[in-house]
Amino acid sequence: MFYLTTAIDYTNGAPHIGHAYEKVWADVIARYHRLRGDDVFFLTGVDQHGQKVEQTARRHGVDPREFSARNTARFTALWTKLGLSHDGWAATTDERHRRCVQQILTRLHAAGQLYKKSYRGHYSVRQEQFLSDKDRNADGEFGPEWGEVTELEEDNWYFRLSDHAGWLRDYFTGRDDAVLPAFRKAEVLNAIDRAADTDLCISRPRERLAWGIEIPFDPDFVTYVWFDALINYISFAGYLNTDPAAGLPDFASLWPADAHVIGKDILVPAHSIYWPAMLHAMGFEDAAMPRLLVHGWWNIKGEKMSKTLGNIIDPDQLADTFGVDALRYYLVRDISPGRDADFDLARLVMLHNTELANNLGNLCNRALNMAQRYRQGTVRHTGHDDDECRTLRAAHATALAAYRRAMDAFETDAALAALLGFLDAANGFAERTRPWELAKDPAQAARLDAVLAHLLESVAHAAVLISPVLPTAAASIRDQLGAPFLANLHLPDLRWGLLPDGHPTRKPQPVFPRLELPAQT
RNA sequence: CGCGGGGUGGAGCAGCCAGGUAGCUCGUCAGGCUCAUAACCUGAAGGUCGCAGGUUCAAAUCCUGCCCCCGUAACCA
Repeated sequence: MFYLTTAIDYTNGAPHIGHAYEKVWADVIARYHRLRGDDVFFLTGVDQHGQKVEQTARRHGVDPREFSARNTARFTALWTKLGLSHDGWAATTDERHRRCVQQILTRLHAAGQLYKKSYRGHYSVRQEQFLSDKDRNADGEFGPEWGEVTELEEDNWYFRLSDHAGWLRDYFTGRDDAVLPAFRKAEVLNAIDRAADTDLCISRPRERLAWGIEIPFDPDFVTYVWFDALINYISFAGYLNTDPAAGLPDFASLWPADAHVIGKDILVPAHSIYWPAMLHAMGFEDAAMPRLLVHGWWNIKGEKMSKTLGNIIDPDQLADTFGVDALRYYLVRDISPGRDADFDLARLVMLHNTELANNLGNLCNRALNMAQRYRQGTVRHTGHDDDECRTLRAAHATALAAYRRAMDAFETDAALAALLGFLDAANGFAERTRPWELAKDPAQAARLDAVLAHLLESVAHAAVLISPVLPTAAASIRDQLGAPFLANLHLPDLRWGLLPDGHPTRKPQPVFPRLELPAQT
């Protein structure tokens, strides 16, 4: 079973382009693995608890439950619009999740992994948080943004993170693919050394934070973020679940996750220190540790996207303006896995027009049009073969292998480049074989049939290979090819000859109408 | 000397981990074609791969030093 998760998004605001990128990328990976023929469980969701949601809700004069439900709806609406194909939905207010979290806390408490201690420090009443030295301004004072700052002493529950530091180092040193891409691992190893002597605070007193899951053995406290949000990866995979009616998957067949898709900002310390240490404390073996698949950020003109700069990109609006296909394609095409990239509308439009409209769309259009014009849309296998045809088939075999290799390595951009290379070969094939000339000479009838069959066959393969990225466009191409059965194929079925002799194709209609960049946005 | 990432033809990027004729897309220039969404195909110009050393038969790729840019510094989820 291929188990894929994303970070769960915090519901104190609206989704931005970074949220959309992570989910679309994960969706492409999930769809690719289904295409491979794997059993896939794709989990995504929302993190609804916590102080920020509680505070923001209060500011808006609504209940936190109501507030986070409202924001959750913005995420689910966007995911529906973008065509996400998740199998599970992780919402931290879910009762099944609460049960799992509390069982885990109870077990760890019994195992001596949790302890209570008191902490004394500077506390901002306005922000409802403790401050540390790095919150001090240049003068060494706490600035006015913190409001009144008092000395406060407070009890809390702690997780014995330091017990697991040695194991963490061994685990990450010993496993090559614990973090992908590989260049992200250096930071993790350095971070482990610094986390070694610090235990992790996992609670808040109820009077300070009520919007969370109650610590089962100490009801005056609520657990927050770490033993809440991170647990979603196993709670919604059925961990410790004994109720067959709960609607959760079978944990044993799912775990470990083949990939936790996360942003680089939450790699250290949350996902590479806290989370593996938590799993280790729960008794998970090294072989049962999830793999981390880390992505970079979309920057705006070289700058980080932020509310302060006012350069937030709204994916919902982009999808409406340019279409879901153009947006999905751009998000996984114009960024190198793990790296940052610059979000540029001109490039979104350019890539859609050149690679989708001119290359794929036009190949589809010209092939179907010639089939219609010269053969009433019928595919004919005459037995004719020649070097041009053999070369095209060889290009297909090469591209398919490169596509698989790249997709298996989560290199979506490279997989698309391989597909594009094949489309170039097919367009070049049409140019050299010149079916429009062959059609004028009855003696070339067999060759024309072969050329048209090869072009249509190329389009059929492209429709399958593009489907993880552009599910709706792929459906449209299948429809025009009159070949809905392509939707049921798996990669091993992708041999040359998908369209049988006598197969009827339909009239073409542009799948990717050209886009124009709005004059001023 | 906190940590991490980056600096490759006009623009945006890949290649670097596992050294071996510098690759892709766009743009520019010149041709060709006409089935097709003014799409498609061919060819050309354009790079001392941030700088300086070193290792090697061979370095964008490994090592050392330096310069510049970005992010982050961890109970702030």
